[in-house]
Amino acid sequence: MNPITFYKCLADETRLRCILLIHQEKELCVCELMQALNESQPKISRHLAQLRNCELLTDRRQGQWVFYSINQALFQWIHTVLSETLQNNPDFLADNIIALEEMGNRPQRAQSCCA
Amino acid sequence: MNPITFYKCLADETRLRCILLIHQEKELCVCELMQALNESQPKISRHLAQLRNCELLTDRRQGQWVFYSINQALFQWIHTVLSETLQNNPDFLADNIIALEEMGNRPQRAQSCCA
DNA sequence: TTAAAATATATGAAAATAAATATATATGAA
DNA sequence: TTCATATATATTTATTTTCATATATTTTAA
Repeated sequence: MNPITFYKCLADETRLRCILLIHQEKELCVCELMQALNESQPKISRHLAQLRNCELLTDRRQGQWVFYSINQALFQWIHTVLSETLQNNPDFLADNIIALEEMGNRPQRAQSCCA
Repeated sequence: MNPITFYKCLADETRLRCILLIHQEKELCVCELMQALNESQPKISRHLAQLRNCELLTDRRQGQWVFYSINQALFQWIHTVLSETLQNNPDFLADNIIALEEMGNRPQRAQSCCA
């Protein structure tokens, strides 16, 4: 991924929060991100679609849910930048993580082997 | 600097090239950036003003020239991200560096002590 | 010396372009 | 049918660019 595309992905509050939350949590579905960010379904979904189109995120469907994660095929420096950002801005996601943890009925992850 | 402000700074081609060139060259003036990027004076100047307002760059005037450099007071992770980006995208600035090196009459830097 | 010209940079304001959002609706799985 | 997610389209909002002009410094020459 070229650096401009990458930084455009990070340059929006909704997207940056989604990306960093997913990076930290490994995998989140749309409804979890809606709850964590307190944003509408189409808004979250649109931004995720954009990140999927750029190949920053990959998705997998499990039943009714679609789980998003960071594309592991990306160059290492991309992961480094995300980790640096997360580690050095511990407050940035604080409220989102609280909201996520307060969420009831979070979908169960199944292993790919038994989905 | 908060991460959204930072990534908005990087999310434009003109700005990203300026920032990474300055990071690599330590200090560049407006006319050098115009030459390296082959862009108009107001365009370069406007983007630099924006980066100065965000405190990503600092400037010093030396005679008729204004030299820009990365604000050394920024958190370390910001510098890390810039270095990672530069090191892992060696082609990105290639043409800009050629254009810069082809530039005649580059302004002489004076030390602060003898300016 | 000072006044005009030249050079480098900055900025106001309009125009052009791009991006984000909201509403309604569609799809797909349980 | 219901729940989760996606998307089309219209609208709003934000960003970028351009042109003209302003400012600051240096140089030239009267």
